[in-house]
Amino acid sequence: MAVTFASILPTNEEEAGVAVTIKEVASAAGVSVSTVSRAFTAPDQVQPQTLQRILDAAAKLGYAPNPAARSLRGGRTGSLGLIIPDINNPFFPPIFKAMQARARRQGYTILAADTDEREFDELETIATVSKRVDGLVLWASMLGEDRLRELAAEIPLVLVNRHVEGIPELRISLTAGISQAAEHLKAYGHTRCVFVNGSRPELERGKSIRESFEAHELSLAELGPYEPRFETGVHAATLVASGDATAVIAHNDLVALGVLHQLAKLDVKVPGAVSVIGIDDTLLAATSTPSLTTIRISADEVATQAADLLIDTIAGRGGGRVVEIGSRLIPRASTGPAPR
Amino acid sequence: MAVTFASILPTNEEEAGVAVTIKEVASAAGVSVSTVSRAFTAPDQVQPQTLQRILDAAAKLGYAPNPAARSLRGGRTGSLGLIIPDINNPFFPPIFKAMQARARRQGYTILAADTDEREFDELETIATVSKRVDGLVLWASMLGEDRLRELAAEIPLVLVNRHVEGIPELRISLTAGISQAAEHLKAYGHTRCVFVNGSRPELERGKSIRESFEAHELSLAELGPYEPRFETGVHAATLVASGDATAVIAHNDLVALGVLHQLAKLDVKVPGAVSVIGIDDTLLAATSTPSLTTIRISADEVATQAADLLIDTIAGRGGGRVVEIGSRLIPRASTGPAPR
DNA sequence: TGCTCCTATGAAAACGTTCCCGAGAATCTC
DNA sequence: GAGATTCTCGGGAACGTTTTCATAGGAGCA
Repeated sequence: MAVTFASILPTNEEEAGVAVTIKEVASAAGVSVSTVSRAFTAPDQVQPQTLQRILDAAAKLGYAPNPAARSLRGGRTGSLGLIIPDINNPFFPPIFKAMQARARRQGYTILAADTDEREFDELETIATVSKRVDGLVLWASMLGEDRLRELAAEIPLVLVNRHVEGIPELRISLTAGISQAAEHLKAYGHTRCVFVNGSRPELERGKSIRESFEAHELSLAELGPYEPRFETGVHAATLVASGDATAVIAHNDLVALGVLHQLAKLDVKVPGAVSVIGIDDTLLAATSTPSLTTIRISADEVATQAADLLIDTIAGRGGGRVVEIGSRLIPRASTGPAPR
Repeated sequence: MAVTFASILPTNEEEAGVAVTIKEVASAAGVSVSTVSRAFTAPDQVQPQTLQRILDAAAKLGYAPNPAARSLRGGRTGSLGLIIPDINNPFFPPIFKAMQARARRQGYTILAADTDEREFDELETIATVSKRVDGLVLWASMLGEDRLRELAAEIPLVLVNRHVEGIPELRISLTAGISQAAEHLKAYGHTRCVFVNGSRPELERGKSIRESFEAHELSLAELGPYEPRFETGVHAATLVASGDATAVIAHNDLVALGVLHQLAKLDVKVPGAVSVIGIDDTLLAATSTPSLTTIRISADEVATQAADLLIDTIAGRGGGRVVEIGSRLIPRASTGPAPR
């Protein structure tokens, strides 16, 4: 894992641009190519002093294994695929980043692509990416169960927010966070709430909210389903302002931000007149005015678990495992006491 | 480019998971492997009817070339590397996305990674990525000139916001946008402005602003340099509120958002008492309250040019070319008439 | 008609690894 | 101390392509 400068900047190379191969290292160290190969893939199978000689020679020449040759012969690419709906959704960059960090520690590179939530693009992307990686994390896939099952037979797969029997799965549970949100609103004396539904495959979000608010004896009107966009929030806010609800919970932070924006424009005080809650705890939530109370899903945890689950699956461990990730409320300035 | 379902879901394959090779296609079509290879890489060199037979056979078997073998033999990987400072900066996701779209049309995949603006991480990342791609886009690289030059000798390189003689470069020019911003403020009657400097390698941003504001006879106080973060804006806003400036231009949208946030908290009206301008036109700018006047750099244009320039460089065209990208002001609700 | 020159195809080498197999040396076992 | 086992290493096949080279026809030209 140690990366020397030499690996990108050969020192003793007469001509730059000419990659140094295992063969040259072998002759420099006075051993066979097999032994050099072993020195990198199974160092404990080669005698310490031989190993050292090889490593020295490799460092001196600036040798780094050719990934193409390695994966051609070994079948392993050293990459993990991450297929997400939309990298522009601020929820995903931290996940990409955290997964990249996690994967790197295990010697993997991340190959990311997004699908714009179009099934055809997802198929095309999977076709391209799956040839170049050892396994795939599919986020909120649009594909049918059968297709996912067939894909899982071809390549190690981890599904996020999607359930198919027998395929390893990462489930993001909002129940804890939503329950805390309901308690939070209840404690502030709210009774009439609105849910701005963002649709998407993940209907679960809505279901969870309905159940939890009912359990806390909060009345819940529902708007939508709409696209989960800023403009959706703008539109919904207008409706909210003309109604009698005192609290809004939105499908995600972006929608909540639209609500905030429009309420400000309509001169409806937040949280004086209406309290607003988002979901995801993206950058947007912390930086809005007022800052947004939201439900946090830990990107680090999600990404780490997804990476680990996939790596386990690749290694043949953890077949069909389901890992659940929790959530919690992050109270900020967009929620407060209900007006009397 | 056409992607059949078969390419990810073999129809006639007796056992899933077993990749179909060129050899099987060859025998199915009754030709040699050479001809099959040609059918995919140089279709015009094979007789139409033979071509059709091969394509049919390939489609039927669900054949797709093995990228590892292809790049081992041919030296081409079919991937482009994109190395950026921080994917969490909302400026970058649209660029990643647009570049991905552009690259895909030319048969390339994007391999992205970020460096957290640490030179060591950048080196490590480059070492890993450069072996897997045909060329590299380096965004605001931290590396020294010599190192970049040596790297450019090894692999096709495109630099963004960084100049090294002889290396193809994409230069994002803010002069147009900044000049428009100065005009805009001038027209609103502002005279005393503050620049919140975000430092970074890109000192040019500050220089450009100083020159332009001076040319428009706007006095410009400078705060910082700080880290380009939300909290920086918060801090700066406090200073601004206690001074006599009526307009703020921030290093980027995130910093501007911090300014907006803190001014609201201090009950300083925006744009009533102070006008605020950001840079980058990220998602943040359009969705803030009030929406943020900012300087737009077209992600589409940047990404497209970067991809094209790199692809040209890989093909041996366009050595040392410098492409310049413009910018322009997007007036929104955070700027208005100066208070009297 | 005989020659040259394309055009379409096949055979085979090469790309840089990994990994199986076997050989020899060293260590162990009784 | 002899056979068995382990350890260390080298030889060479294999991974799936691309690409060079050779070859056989067929077209073009005189």
